[in-house]
Order: sequence, then structure tokens, then C-alpha cells
Amino acid sequence: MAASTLTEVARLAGVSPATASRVLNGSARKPGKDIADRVRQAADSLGYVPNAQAQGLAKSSSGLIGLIVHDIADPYFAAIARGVQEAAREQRRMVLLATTGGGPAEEKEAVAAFAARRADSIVIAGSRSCRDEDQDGNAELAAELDRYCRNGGRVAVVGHPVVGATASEGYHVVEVPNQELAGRLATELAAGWDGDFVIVGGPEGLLTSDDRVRGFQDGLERVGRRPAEVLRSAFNRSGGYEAGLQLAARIKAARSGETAAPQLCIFAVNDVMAIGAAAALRSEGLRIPRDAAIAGFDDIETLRDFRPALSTVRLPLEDIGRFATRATGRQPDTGNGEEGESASPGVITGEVTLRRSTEAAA
Amino acid sequence: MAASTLTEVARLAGVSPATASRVLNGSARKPGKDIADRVRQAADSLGYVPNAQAQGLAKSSSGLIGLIVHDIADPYFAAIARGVQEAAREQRRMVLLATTGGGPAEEKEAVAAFAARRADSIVIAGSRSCRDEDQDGNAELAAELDRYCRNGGRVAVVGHPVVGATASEGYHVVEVPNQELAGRLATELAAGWDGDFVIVGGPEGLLTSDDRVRGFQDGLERVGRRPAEVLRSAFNRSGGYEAGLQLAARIKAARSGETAAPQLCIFAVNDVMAIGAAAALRSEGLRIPRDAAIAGFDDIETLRDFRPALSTVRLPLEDIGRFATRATGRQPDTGNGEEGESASPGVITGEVTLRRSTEAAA
DNA sequence: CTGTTAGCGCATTCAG
DNA sequence: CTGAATGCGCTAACAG
Repeated sequence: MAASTLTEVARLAGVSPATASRVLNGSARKPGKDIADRVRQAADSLGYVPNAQAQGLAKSSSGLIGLIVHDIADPYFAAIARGVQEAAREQRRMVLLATTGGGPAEEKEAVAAFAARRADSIVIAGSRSCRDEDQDGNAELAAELDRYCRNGGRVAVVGHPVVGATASEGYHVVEVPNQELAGRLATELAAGWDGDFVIVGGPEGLLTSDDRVRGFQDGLERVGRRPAEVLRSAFNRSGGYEAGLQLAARIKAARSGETAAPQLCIFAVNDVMAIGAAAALRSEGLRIPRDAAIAGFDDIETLRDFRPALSTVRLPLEDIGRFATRATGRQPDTGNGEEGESASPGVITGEVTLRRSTEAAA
Repeated sequence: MAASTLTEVARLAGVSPATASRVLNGSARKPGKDIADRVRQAADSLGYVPNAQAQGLAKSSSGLIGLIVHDIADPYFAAIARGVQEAAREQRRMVLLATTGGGPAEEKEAVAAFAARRADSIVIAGSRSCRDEDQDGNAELAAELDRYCRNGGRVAVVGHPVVGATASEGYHVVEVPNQELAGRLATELAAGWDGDFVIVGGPEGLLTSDDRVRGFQDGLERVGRRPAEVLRSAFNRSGGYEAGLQLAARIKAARSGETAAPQLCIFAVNDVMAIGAAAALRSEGLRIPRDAAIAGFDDIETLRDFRPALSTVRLPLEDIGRFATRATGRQPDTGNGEEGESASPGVITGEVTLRRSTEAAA
């Protein structure tokens, strides 16, 4: 008992399929009022639901937008996904979700799957990687994306261009000023902090992490501070926790030493890692900011109620998703009409947000 | 420059489309080794990507699974979404995401959209509502779902059946023992708490909230405690915050009174509300659990690092998503073969988890 | 084992 | 303004 088809509706209404089609979707030409009503009536008396697959086949455009994230349960991606979802709704499109775990190989699979479904566009969130082990994956991903673009697909990637991608047509990058913002964070922190800095970063080669590390170091240098030591671990809560344990040990050792323990300010390259690190310090009996200051990055909404409140850099995650999605919308062929109306992708800016977690000890 | 088609591949390989199709997908019949290689070579020399829309049209099955949530950025839904995503991947299907904000009317739209896309199945997460204002929406949603099922679609809904749904074929409910667990939470809390209880609930008519409220009251009654007062507000962080403000005022007033202030234990019907309430208390200078105890529900992962650690009920959110998804998978027509192998939907159980936020004041 | 034929449901040319 | 034909890309019956 399959769903009823346009043909059935047409027959019931006593018209041709073509006419039925014209009234049931927004065709340019408008059938007679009377006939239109008959069709509509027939349609919902039969519970007609248009077959989007068939429509897509005929029009070769699916109204689908593919979203690629590392992990949808990560609040960072969830926030971006919300923005994508909203923009998609504005454009009356639906979003296809793919969770990849972060590997380019899996991202390539996702792109292929989206291409197969003839998604009109693809948004890739999540950090690019240029680690050696990802070289092959990156190349394949780039090739897949190029092909997708060549076939008319639009792509927006958050943060950095996909390593090795060469497509230009329909390929957008939503730039996130990670480096600059990390620099600003560093200088603002340095203004109120005399002690040393340590950076808890993700694995080397993760571009987002690297940018934030580099920006932070630059910021320190700019104000005449010596570079921070960099600890590497996984780009998630448990990575932060592990690094936090190390640091806790170090802090406690220093404290029992002869010399006055230098205060430490920890910069974790994202909020989730920062929370992990904070938890580790706490579990070792240390308190923040008394025994160490700590700052994150992203300003994850769910984490704003943490105490001590986490110093961080606010990123407009939802906007990022929204802009990325809009960037892939069909542009209303800018002949020479409204120039200013361009709902431009918008430039992403963030904001350093200092809170209690980095208040200098009294 | 559209993507290349099966026909083109076939022509390049010098075979018929049918043969090409047979080698490029897993058809029952296997073409000759030599010809198969030729086809495969032609395929990726052309960068062939099968058109899933066309495949779906021909096979009338899309490999799509629709997921309906209130808000993908809410960690509760994000966790479920992760489970759904995982199960979908196991079944080599893709997930279509719809965010509805919670209204049945919008959920109905989402179901219709999924039906249009010929999604094989639909998972509905998020609390059902039986408020008056949702009556019409519920009816329409139920009708839409029934139709969808009648047309062969499978549906799984988390928590409660959709109000008014009558379909039986292919309609599954993943039961979540909210009431029972809330009851257990109440009794366990009561064992260590002499003071009064207050419930911070969502709007009346939200079934999940109502279940938890009812269960908690039942639990209290079972151990001979008097019923808790119920405060109603929005089913999210800010709802919790508002209720928290009210309670803070009340606590402070009581404290300044003549009689010894009775200790209050607050049960918020979900973790996010609990965090909001806790934030409100804190902003009013109260401390937890010294000035009031507080407990939540769900055990959201991102919130586990909060201090004081939140007492709550752990729910296997990911499993819920996974089970719901599996429940909608095509059942391998249980002739009379392996009976025990049934990767059964599994029954959902939770676990009361008492932490610092409800430790009785010393 | 391969090739041919016929739709899947719809949009869109073209005629009328 | 309406109806009849054609094709979107692919699969699944048939026939060879």
C-alpha cells in the first residue's frame, strides 16, 4: 500500500498529471481557480505527499544540505548544527547529518554519500588536520570535494580550507579568526597576570588547535612575555583532563619546593578541554584561580554556568553555522540589481571574555 | 556539467546499463570477473557517483532515517542524536535532521517532509505534550504519522506514544521509565534528607515532566513524606533559573525569620533546569548544598564536571537513540529461525546517582 | 551470464 | 489555459 501518486490525484480530479503538478507545486503558470480547487481537494482526500525523490530526479536538485561534524554530541558542533538547521529552514531545505569522528577518510565517505544523494550543498565543520597520517585521507577528501563542486555542488567549510582542495567555483570558507583572537586573549590575560603560561593544545597538525596555539604565543611575544610551554593531548574533555593531571603534579611539586611557586595560567585551546583540565586540578586538590588560572576558547553555552566562571573567547557558533549554510545558497544571479542587499556571509568575529577563572590570586 | 551516469559508465565499458548496475551495486547475480573490472575501471575513471535519488525511486526505499528533536543544541537531544547516528551508520543509512522547537504542528511538518523524502523510518525524540493549545497539532501529527505508517514507514518515538496515534504496524515506543526512576530518586533522597522537597517542573501537560513530577511525589508518599510543592516554568535552563530565583527569595526570607529555616531539597525535572536553578541560587548568594540541596534528571555528560556535582538520574541517552533507530530497522522476517538473536530494542533502565549537591548539610 | 524493455513519480517541453 | 509526450537515472523483470 504505497503512498498515492500525482497521477492518482490527477485522475481523481479528472485532470492531467501536468495540471495537477502545476497546482500542487508553485509552478510559474497558474491553472484555473476552479480546477485548482478540485485538484487540491483530491490531493488531500488521498493524503497525497509529493515524492521528493522523483521531484529531485526530474529537477536535478534535492533541497538537501549535508552537514559534516566530528561528533554531534559535542556542544561545539551541536551549536553550529543549530545554526545550520535554522538557515536550512529559512531556505526550505532539509539537513542531512554525518558524524565522522574527525578523520578525513570518513569525511570523504560522507561527501560521497551526500553527492550520491545529490545534496545541493555541503557544510563541513570541524578542524582540518594536516598530520602525516591524514595526508592520504586529505587528498581523497579534496578530490571528492573537487568533483562534487565540479558537478555543481556548493561547499562551505568552517575554519580552514580543506587541505589540498583546488575547486574555486562554489567553494567557500568561513574564516574564523582563531589566531587573532587567541592573541588578544593572551595579551589581555598577560595584563593581569605575572606568572607563567602553559598551553594545553590538541594534537599537532589539527589546524584549529595550531592556530590558537600560535596566536596565543604571538600575543605573549607582543607584550614581551616568554613563550608558553605547550602540552599536547586529545582535542576533547579527556585530553584536557590528562593534561590537567600532569600540570597538577607539577604545581604541587613546585609548591613544595624551596622557591616561591610561580603562578601558572593555563590556556586550553577549547572550553571542553579547559573543563577537563579544571576537573583534573580539582581532583588533585587544587583550586582555581587560587592555585592556577585557566582559560578556554569557544564560550560553549552549556558551560557558562561553571564555577569558577571560565575565561574564554566567545565565538558566535550559531552564526558560523548559519553563514556557512547561507554561503552555499543559490545566489540570486547578481545581474546588476540590488548590490547592498547581499545577505553576505558576514565576517565572523569573536570576543575575549575574562571571568573568574583567571582572576589573579589576591 | 552534471555528474556522470550509469549509462555513460556502461557505454565507456562497452556493456549494458543493467550489467554496469549489477557490478556497481551488490546485486544477487555476479557478472564475469573480467567485465566487472572493466566496469569498475570505467566508473572511477569517470568519477561515477550513483544517484541515490534515482535508486530510491526505482527501489522505493531511500536509506534515509528522519530524526525529530526539539533543539539539536540541547545536550539531551544531542546525545540521543549521537546514538541515532551510530545506529544509522551500522545500517548504512543516513540521517535527516529536523528541529522543531517542540510544537506538534512543526513536528507534523517534519513528518510530512520526511514522508516526502520517502525516509524509511522516523525517530521522534522530545517530550509529548497534551496541553490544550497542542490538541489540534497533536491530532494532525497523529494523522500524519498514521498515514506514514500505513504507507509502510516505521516510526519510533521516545518516551510516550504520540497523543492520539492509532497506527500499530511499524509503530514503536521506546519506553523510558521516568516515573519509576523519579520515584526511586525521591526515596533515596528522602533517606538522607529531613527537610522539605520542592519540585521545579516544566509546563503542565509536558508528559515527560509530568511523569517525573508524579513519580517523585509517589516516591515521597511511599516513604511517608508529605507531597512536594510544584513550581512550573519553562523546560530549559532559563525556566530553571527563574524558578531558582523564586526559591532563593523564599529561602532567604525564611532564614531571616524567627523559626529555624527548614532545609529545602529542590528536584528539577531535568539537569539543564537544575543547573539553571543552581545558578540562580548562587547569584543570590546561596550555596549548595549548604543552603539548599538540588537534584536533576538525565545525567547530561557535559554537566558532570559541575561543582557541586549534581545528583541526578542517569539515563542511557545514546542507547535510547540507538534502540529507537534499531527498532525501526527492517526486521529480518522472523520465519522461525534464530529466535534469540533478535537484536531486541532493549529495555531502557536508568540509575539514581547521588552526588554532592544533595549531601545533607553537616 | 548478458542485453532489452519497462517503469518508479514527477516536471517540463511541446502541441492543442 | 490544459493535455500529451519525453526524460531524469536507475533497477528489475523479462528475453536471448
